[in-house]
Amino acid sequence: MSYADISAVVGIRKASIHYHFPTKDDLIAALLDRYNPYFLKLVDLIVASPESAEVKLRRYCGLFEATLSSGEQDKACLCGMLGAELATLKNPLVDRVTQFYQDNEMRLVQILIEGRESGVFKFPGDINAMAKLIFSLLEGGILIVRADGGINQFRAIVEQLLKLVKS
Amino acid sequence: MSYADISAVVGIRKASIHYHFPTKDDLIAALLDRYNPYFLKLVDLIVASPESAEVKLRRYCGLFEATLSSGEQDKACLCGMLGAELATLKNPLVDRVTQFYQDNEMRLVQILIEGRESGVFKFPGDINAMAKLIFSLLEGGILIVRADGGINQFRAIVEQLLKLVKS
DNA sequence: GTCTATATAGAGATAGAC
DNA sequence: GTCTATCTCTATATAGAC
Repeated sequence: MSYADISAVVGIRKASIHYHFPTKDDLIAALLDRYNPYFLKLVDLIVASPESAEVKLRRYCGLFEATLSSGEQDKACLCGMLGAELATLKNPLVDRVTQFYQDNEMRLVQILIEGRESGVFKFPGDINAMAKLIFSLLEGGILIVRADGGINQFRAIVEQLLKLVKS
Repeated sequence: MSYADISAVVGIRKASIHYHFPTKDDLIAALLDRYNPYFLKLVDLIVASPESAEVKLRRYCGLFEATLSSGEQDKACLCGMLGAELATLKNPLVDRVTQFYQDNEMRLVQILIEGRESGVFKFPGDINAMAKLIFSLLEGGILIVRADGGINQFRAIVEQLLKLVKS
């Protein structure tokens, strides 16, 4: 994602972009500050909905599937891709990525607790570990299936996850 | 990983590297052609070992954990990181990454079949989906935990996976 | 095989006019 | 706010001497 790429899309010259976002890190930070709360708000709507925990988990996974299938070619989660280059990111960005992971896992924990209490989820083990497992799975899956299988494989993984959670 | 980085490590000048690997893609391809068979050979040793399927799966996950904790700072799977930039890779490299994913999933399928037949694995659902789920989980986890939790969290995820597989 | 020197292209960023 | 022009830096890659 270079200034040239952005310029071509937004219709102003490269240099003009620096008026709005002085540095590249400013730009990416602004991107995360808009996207992450937007995504988390969608998650909150799911968590707060009157659906069963199973439906909530399915819809949560659906958010990743929607990301994957939006646009002409397969896309992935921005924070997932940034995660791959964490080692080269500077701190204000690392913090945002880390926070996004934690915010997602927190909400997954809520869904899992609810599912266990209502009896629809019967998985063994620790809820926090399970939340991290699910989030890793979704972030990894969204990257992996772009190479092999695409959205159908992603759906298959999600279905398999639900079987595991329910048994 | 620039030619300058490599030059600093191997002790010859940037230009000299081009004698061995004309282009960057040649270099990365050579890297994958050496690393991927090496990794898969380790996996084959595990698959062929006389251990139980549970131990095999645990040791397979251990290969990823070893990658994570080798070196001074957290590392990830080369193909996992290349997966994040699949869209910008050229075909000879995309093919190698895809093949690596498939080769891993094939071997996971073997372990899962064995575990089910011997009765140590009791997970529901499709074996192929389960293999893809596990591989996505490991590739995702190795990236995610670098931001939050590190190797301890990775271990927690693996333990949780084993509980799911056995129940 | 490795070197110095250089070519070429692209990146992020700045200056100053309008 | 956006423009043109330019700067600096880094990256991959090439030429030719040794």
